Parts: sequence; structure tokens; C-alpha cells
Amino acid sequence: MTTPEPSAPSNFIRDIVAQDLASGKRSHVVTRFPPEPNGYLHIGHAKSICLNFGLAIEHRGTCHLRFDDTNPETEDPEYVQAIQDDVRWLGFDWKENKFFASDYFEQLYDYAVTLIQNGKAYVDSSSADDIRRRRGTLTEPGTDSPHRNRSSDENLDLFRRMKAGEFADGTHVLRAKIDMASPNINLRDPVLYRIRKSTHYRTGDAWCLYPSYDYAHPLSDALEGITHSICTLEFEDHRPLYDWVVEQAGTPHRPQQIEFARLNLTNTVMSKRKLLELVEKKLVSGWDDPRLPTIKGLRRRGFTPEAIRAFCEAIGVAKRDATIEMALLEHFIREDLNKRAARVMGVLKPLKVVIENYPEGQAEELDAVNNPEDPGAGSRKVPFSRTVYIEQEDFREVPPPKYFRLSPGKEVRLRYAYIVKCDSVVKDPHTGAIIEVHCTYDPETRSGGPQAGRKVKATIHWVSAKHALDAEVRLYEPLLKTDLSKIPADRDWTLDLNPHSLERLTGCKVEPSLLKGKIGGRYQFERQGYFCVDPDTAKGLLTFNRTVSLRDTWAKIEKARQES
RNA sequence: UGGGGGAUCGUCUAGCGGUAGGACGUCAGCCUCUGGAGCUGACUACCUAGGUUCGAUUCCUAGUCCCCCAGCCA
Repeated sequence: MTTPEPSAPSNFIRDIVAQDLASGKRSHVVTRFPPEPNGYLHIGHAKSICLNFGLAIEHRGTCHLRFDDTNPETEDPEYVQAIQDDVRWLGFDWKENKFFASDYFEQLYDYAVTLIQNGKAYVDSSSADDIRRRRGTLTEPGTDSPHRNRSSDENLDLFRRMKAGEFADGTHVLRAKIDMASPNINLRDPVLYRIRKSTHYRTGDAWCLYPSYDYAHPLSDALEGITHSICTLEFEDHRPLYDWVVEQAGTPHRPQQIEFARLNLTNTVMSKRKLLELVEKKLVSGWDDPRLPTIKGLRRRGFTPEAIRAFCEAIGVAKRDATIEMALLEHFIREDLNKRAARVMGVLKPLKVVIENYPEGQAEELDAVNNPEDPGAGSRKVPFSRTVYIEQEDFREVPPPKYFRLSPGKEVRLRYAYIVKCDSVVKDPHTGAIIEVHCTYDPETRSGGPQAGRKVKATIHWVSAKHALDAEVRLYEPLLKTDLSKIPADRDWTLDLNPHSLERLTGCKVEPSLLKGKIGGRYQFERQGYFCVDPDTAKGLLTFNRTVSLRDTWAKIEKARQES
């Protein structure tokens, strides 16, 4: 397990836990992360994971990983595996504390029998429609089911037969007997069990009766000795029911539910339903599409667990609804990668530069620093020759104000190499597009050479044409053009997907040291951003994902100029 | 307008009766063989109205606005 950050900011939940320990209300801390295995984890889950595991680490307690698998129709072992991978990748260890709500089905059933015997639950044989109708509305009380006062014996008999498979789906449910007139709708005799004749991925066909969340969750917590059951705000008004279930079941241990605000991020979606929709409609390539805020997506995009954890710590834990700007997440991955990513040169949109006074056929190896932030990272050799590629953006035939890069008659430094001066350009006779730039270099200005100190306005990156490796580079922009909260509920939100969220660049040229780049390897392409080697590289072509761009002052200047 | 929650810089978040702090962002400058990184400085906030108090973001009262709940989902 990772060690807790001593500087980690406190929050109201940490305060509650600390107080419970100080007051003697609790002698130890047991939390849990309880995903339902019906989808992949996203960064919102990471917030919960960091909170729950973090609390346990802080107090030398334990944090359970519990699969809340009470709905056989949507759950799948694929998700169980993926969730475990993700939690582990994030850096957390549940040790021997892996549990499944489905392991408690027998005990849950026994508690239900007790509830029935105590007159606290009954079998309702109404249709789903009738139950809904009798539930009342937000402003009107519900009305009792005609089956509400069945005898304990009748209920017991019916419930046993439900378990035995004598009834079809939807014909009977077990309901808590609380109060049909409660202003809290969750207390209007909520459903505890429903019949589902479908195969559960773990219990197979052993059951055709499945407990609801409101029944299974509090009891699972109680059974596991969870002290602090942390969940999101939408369960706040389920808390009286949570407490009721635990109280009526009479479990020796009483867990406490505490709610916090879920994470929202700008320009993306975070609900399982919407993520699933994107995957199923093939609007993205899969759960690990680098545009997705899923853990798998972020991982493929090149995020590190450290950056995600630092982000989760920075956003805090509170009860007010909050939408974090994507810029904050980007800040943390830049901060992390700046310290650890090896620097390389890669040209995304190549423009050929011929250095006319550089001898034909000559090549030399120049020293390049691997990471200025980490002296221990050493250096490498980069080949240089008469023809190099530079970025199309780094040349302007007619430079705008404050443009420091290459233009006719101007000088720039080729990083780690020489100062070159642009003498002429070659244009496509048909389109007029610049296809080649001709320069002369000053041999004295080689890095480390006698005139190396000469100042020029800019240094640009390059790759030797004959030594370059071909690559594909994928650039990502936000998935959504706007925030989900700004899209009307009656509008198909997928219409607001950003059509430019993925840009695939082929014909990119990268320095030869990248030949040994391993899948998942993270690099900084100097002056451009952080990139990682995509698994698609295994298909033969070196492929990179841009994790995040570098901060780009020039882009801001240009944008400001265009807007004024 | 039944119930449950929540309102502090543009965005997050701290504050627990004693000059409203931090982070991201933004702007300006320094520095730089990455227009990166780093460093300086600046910017902008207590939902409203009353009350209690020497003093209120904090306590009280009344409003306003926002979120959640009417699945046999979780």
C-alpha cells in the first residue's frame, strides 16, 4: 500500500473518522469500496477509492473491495477483473479483503425471514405498475398494498416459494413494512427482494430471488464490520432506510453511512450509463479509449497513478456539487511527467529543411539531455545530417509580430545542434504550398562549440530525415464541446460530442532512440507535450498518444491576437 | 415547493466569533539552447435581508437560488 501524504488536506469525512476514534465511538477503521461489476471504473471512482483506502491507511485500518453484485442482469466477470486491475494500478491493495455481496445471499435471506417473522416485511403480489401507483407522489402519500397485512405464516410460505422458484418474475416482491405515508419516498415500503430468473455470474442458478441495493448494502456493511460506509450524495435520503435495515436485522455491528459529493469534470461524461452508451454505440473505440475518463482510458492516454492520486487529493471532499475543470487534471499529469518523462524530439507535421552548406552524406551524433529536471537521467546521442524535418508551425514565410521562429532571413537554433539561417523556400508549383526550406548553418554554433553561446530568439526541435522513424500520433481534445449540465435533458447529449476529439496524424517523424520505446512508455516530445506509446504499436507502426500538451505561451499570444 | 442536501475568487477548496488562506486558471515580468520547467508580482469570493455581538463567512430568523428522491437499478 502507498503511504499516506502527511500534508494531505483534511476534509469533513476525515474529521468525522478522527473524532469517532478520539471519542471512543470506534476503536478502529474499516471502510469499503463497493463497485457494482456492471461497468468500468472512472476517475470519479478513483476519488472514492483514494478516500476509502486513504482513510484505512491513515488509521492502520482496512479497506475492503466489495463487489455489489445483486443484479444478475447487468453484471459480468469481465468487469470484476477490470475493476481489480484498476484498483491495483491506482496503487491500492485490499489484501485478503475481497468480498462479494453474492456471498451473503444465504445470510441475507435468513435476515429477511426474521424480518417477516417480526412483522417488518411482507410479500406483495401486486404488479410493478400497481406498486408504483400506490407509492404516491412527492406531495401525496402512498396507499397501503392490499397484501400489506398478510399473516406472518402466509408471508413466510410465499417467500419460501419465491425462493423455490414457484413464481414468475414480477409476480411477487418482498417489501419492508415501514410507512406508506412517509414524506421520504424511500421509506414507503421499499422492495427488499425481487424475483429474477436469470443466471448470476457467480451464483449461477442457485437463486431466482435477488436482494435490492437498499437491503443488501447496509447488511453487507454490517456483516463485514464496516465502520464508515462512504457513499455519494444521492444516497443521503436512503440513510434512514439504511439505518432501519440494520436496526431491524439486529446485526451486532452498526455501520455509519456518510455521503459526499461525486466528482464531475468539465467537457466529459462520468456516468456509467453514458460511458456504456459511448462504448456500445461505438462512438469511442472501447472502455480504454484515451478520450474517456475511465481508469483504463486515462492509463492508455498516458496518465500515471501518481498524478491521479494527487488530483484526487487536491480536489477535496465536500458536500456541495462541484465540477472540476479539466485543466486541473492536466496540471497534475504535467507536473508528474515533467519530473519523470524522458525528453525526445518528434516532428508531428514535418517540413523538410535542407542545410545547403552541410556536407552531403555527412552525419554526426549530437548529445541531447534526457531530462533537465533529472540530472540522473543522463543523455543520449541524436543523429544530425544535411536534411532534417522541422515542425510546419515552426516556419512562417511571413512572420506575425512576436513570432520568434524560422522565417526567411531569420535564424533559429536547432536544439542540441546548430544555429541555422533561412535563405529560401521551395514551393509546390501548383498549390504554392511551401514544401522545402533551404538554410545555411554556422558550424561554430554547435552545442558545446565556440559560438554555442550566441543568442537567437528561438530554439526548435527537428529530426534527421534519413535517421527518422515513422510514427502515427493521436491527438486528443475534450470529448464534449460543452458541459453536460448545459445540455438540456431532452436533447440527445451525443449530438454535443466534439467531432475533433481525436486527430490521427500519420507521417510523423521521430528520433531513432524511440525504436526501443516500449508500449506504455512515456516521453516528452520537446516543446510539444507528453506522449506515450500506444498498444497499437504492436501492429507494426510506432504509435503515440498525446497525454497532454505542454503549456503553450505562443498559442495564447496568437489566440489573443486573433480575438483582438 | 412533500422530504433530504448545498450555497466562499472564473473553477475547486480552507475557515469552527477576531484582518477571508491555498490550489488550478488568468494577466504582467524575470529567466531559459523546450515560447517547456522554474521564479516574482497582480487579479478576483463569503447568496440576500434582518438580528445577536465590541466584532459574524462563522450564531439566530426570514427569504432566494441550486442539486437529489416517485426502478422490482445501484
